[in-house]
Amino acid sequence: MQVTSEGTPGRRTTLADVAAAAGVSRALASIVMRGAEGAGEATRRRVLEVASELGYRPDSRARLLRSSRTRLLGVTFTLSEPFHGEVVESIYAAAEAAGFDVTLSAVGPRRPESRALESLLDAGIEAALMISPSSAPEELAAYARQVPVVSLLSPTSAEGVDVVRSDDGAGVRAAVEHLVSLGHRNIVHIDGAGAVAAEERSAAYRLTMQEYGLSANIRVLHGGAHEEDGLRAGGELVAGSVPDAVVAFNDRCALGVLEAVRRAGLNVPEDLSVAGYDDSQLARLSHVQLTSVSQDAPRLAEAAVGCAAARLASKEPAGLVHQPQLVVRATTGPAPAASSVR
Amino acid sequence: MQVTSEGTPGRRTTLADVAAAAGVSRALASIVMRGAEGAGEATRRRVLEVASELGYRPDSRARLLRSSRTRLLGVTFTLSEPFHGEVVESIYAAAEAAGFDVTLSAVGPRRPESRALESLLDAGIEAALMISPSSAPEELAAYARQVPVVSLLSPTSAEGVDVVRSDDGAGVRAAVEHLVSLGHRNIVHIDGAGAVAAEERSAAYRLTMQEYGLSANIRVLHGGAHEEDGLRAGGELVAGSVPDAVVAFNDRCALGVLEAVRRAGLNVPEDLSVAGYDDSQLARLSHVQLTSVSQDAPRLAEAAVGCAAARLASKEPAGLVHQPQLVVRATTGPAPAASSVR
DNA sequence: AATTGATACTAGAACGATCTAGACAGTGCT
DNA sequence: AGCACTGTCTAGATCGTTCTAGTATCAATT
Repeated sequence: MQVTSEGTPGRRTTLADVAAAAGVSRALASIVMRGAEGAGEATRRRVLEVASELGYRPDSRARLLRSSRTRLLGVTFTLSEPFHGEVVESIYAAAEAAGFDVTLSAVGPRRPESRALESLLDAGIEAALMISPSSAPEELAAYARQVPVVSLLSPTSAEGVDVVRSDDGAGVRAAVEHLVSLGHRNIVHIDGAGAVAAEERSAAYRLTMQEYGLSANIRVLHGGAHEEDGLRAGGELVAGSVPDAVVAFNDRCALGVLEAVRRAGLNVPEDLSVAGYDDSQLARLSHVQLTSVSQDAPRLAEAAVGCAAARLASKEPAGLVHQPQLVVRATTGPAPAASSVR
Repeated sequence: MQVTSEGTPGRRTTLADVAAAAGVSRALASIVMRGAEGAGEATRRRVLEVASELGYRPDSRARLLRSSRTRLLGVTFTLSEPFHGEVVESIYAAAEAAGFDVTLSAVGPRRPESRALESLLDAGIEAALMISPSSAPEELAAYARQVPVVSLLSPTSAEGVDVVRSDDGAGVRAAVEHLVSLGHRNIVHIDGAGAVAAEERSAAYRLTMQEYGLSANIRVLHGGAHEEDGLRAGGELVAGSVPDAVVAFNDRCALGVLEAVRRAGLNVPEDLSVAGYDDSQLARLSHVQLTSVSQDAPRLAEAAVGCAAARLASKEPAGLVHQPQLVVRATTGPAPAASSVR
């Protein structure tokens, strides 16, 4: 199997090697490699051939060091959030299309967001995309003074920070309307308990209920962003008077609710409908089939990258709020007859 | 809106600035900043003070470019695998303790492992930690010729690649023994269906069953690494003669099995015990409480980092196979009386 | 007093790329 | 012939560090 020569073991082939082998100057080789104009067709081909022959790979460190435009985007995300993963994946695609490189930095219980961002700054990023940032607005604003910062998914009051997200109000509204159209009246909301965007979702729930003349049925339970929270809230729910339907803060919370409901011996959606938020992979699992509000990760990622690009070009970014879409699956169904009659 | 002073807007403070302000040479400032010896106590303090005053942050690109020892570890992982996330988190901690920086590169449906690794190489990593690598052995071997490569979690036949993992055989054995000790006899294994490490786990299942004189009860179902696979296999299971217990390939698969079992109206662990593998966060969720084999992510991460460090120091790495531990939770219990009698 | 040997410090060359300014040849125009 | 212009190409500076080789300074040893 023998892996060709590959030159001296330790040394990596540099642009100078390529230039020498092709009989041109380093500068010209550089022009060819980065596809700039100012090189003859014949030499261009020759240099490229020599480069691939020598297995040349540009050293991004050196490149970044010299050129002020690093074309490098930094992304912070939370490891334990499945939906963040989906967004990251989409960011890779969107960034590549826009000619950016991407470097990741994870946030976790042992690794605060501040450290994650600092390591990105050290790496020389041109702009930062922060997925559901948890830092205080002043901190975010401080970062934004160094590089353009885009907050993905969650709104923030931080000055100088762009926000790309979906219209959470519209998403919750769609979920409630869907349930109402199925004949549900007693629709409970399990909130995000202080999580980012939780307030907006609760407010939209209340407002939509009002609009449909269901003010009397408004009921908000203290929930949270994780399965545990949903389980707890769901437990409270089934212990009291069981409603027709539940709109949970997010998918993970909804899963907890589902579990609590099943434990109580109720069937979904026959006895109770449940809707989540995020349309994460969790929701799509064949044994879950959770009705959920889709945030359209690819579109959001594209918008975020576009926003960063616009800032770097000193333009005003546009199209930062997207309309989410309700994806109806198996956890919502017609209201039980008894209930719609009341 | 006014963007505070912070010196010249675009320019970032450099080591030369610090040196000038402190009245020393760049070289000396460099010595102080990286804590090398060869600087007087008084000057050291002065330089450090000036540095923090100017808000100096070393430019890692320039640093990496110059010094051959970049102290940078690259990690490839799969976004959609929760357990990978846990390992990544632990790697951050272990790397920091060992004086390494970490840069991540994600693998996903749209982003092959080869690209993930190449981007790491471009970033100038000194060694690569690949979590459950999916590349062909020849490819891995080719990477290993450029930098030390450690395969985490899954074994590989690739030449020159170190493997850090837990003893999967011992893990499965522990699970089976646990079930046997609870009185179970009809223990079914749902395998990984070609996933890495699947063979080893199946083999250990067969062997352990034999050792306990249960050869006649050996039964292996075609499974997989995801919830869907477990659901399908679980469906087959409950359609035929229901066993006492199930050892699933991993936690996600086990979750699918649980779902299938519940749909069939059976109770866990009263009617059927289920054990998973990975002890992922999924297993620990309060509504799941899955008995599972723990791979001890922190220890594995530490070993992997240690292994890479050893290779970089041209030493032989040690302690690469760890003993997993069974974590007993709520999904396994005593065998139903009827069954133990047969 | 001369040699050694630390210790504290510095000038200048790397690292591998990009960028600036300009050289050189060939063409077209007056 | 002289000039401006265009398209290729090159020498050398430059990015912000680290590293090498060496220079002072001063105390301790011979």
